[in-house]
Amino acid sequence: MSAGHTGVTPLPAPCGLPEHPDCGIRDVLDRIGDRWSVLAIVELTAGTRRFRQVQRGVHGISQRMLTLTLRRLERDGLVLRTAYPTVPVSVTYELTDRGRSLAALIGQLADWSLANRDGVAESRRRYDADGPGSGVS
Amino acid sequence: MSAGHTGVTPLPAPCGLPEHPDCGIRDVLDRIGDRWSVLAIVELTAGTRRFRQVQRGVHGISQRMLTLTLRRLERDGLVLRTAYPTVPVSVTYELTDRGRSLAALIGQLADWSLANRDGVAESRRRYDADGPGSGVS
DNA sequence: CTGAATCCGAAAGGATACTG
DNA sequence: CAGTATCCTTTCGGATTCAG
Repeated sequence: MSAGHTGVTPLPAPCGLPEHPDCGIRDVLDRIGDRWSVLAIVELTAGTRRFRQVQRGVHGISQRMLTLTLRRLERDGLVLRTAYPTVPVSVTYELTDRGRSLAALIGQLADWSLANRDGVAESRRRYDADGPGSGVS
Repeated sequence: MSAGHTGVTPLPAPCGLPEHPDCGIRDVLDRIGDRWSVLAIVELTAGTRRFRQVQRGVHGISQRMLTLTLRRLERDGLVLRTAYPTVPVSVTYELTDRGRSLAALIGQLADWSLANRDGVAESRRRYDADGPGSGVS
């Protein structure tokens, strides 16, 4: 290293354009970001499901949030919604090809989560115990 | 399919335990979920940076949010914080091994975002134009 | 420079009730 | 069943101010 006493690497921007918003990661993030989208996608990874099925599968989600979440996913072309004009209405949801490609990545996140959950929990315990004031100083 | 007229697959839970919260995906999500964590990680992927450097790199983030974000990442063992008792205090942040492993996945999300941003934009345009009422019915 | 603390508006999200 | 609409609480997050 040669950037001073702290050894800070002088790299510019991580994406190319310094003035650019942020590569466009925000687009995914806004979809991954909310509490429910990812869970809904995971649920639909299993296959086509009806509204109530998704709700039971995700759980914790309210009717309202499920509706909003599915609407957004549909709008982004990640989920396909199909309504059947049966007597009690029936609607099914399924991932589109685009949705499945994203679901694959989400699956990796889930795997990472499982693989690191213990380590993260341990880190948190230590942090909360020793406190933030245990660094170099 | 053999689950009725709608062709819904009868798979149970996507993760194993139906009563379980959700596999533990929530742990990652809570870290991926907020607007800033991911951006901060991306910024640190470039290397060790000081507080202000990260702030300039992420941009849009307020001092307050950067502090909170970095604190949480540190608590989870994703980021290592080092303080140097120089005259004007100097603090550096860098990804830990765990942080880098997550950063790799985030990089994939960024790639996906770039590859699909046009398609998503197009889907949104069509959805907003035709309206949600263009499904089977 | 790096942060902590306070204030406050905006937005997310839950609960509930009602509809086709 | 599959929503929609309303209310209301919680959280997020920006701006500002103060401190080591």
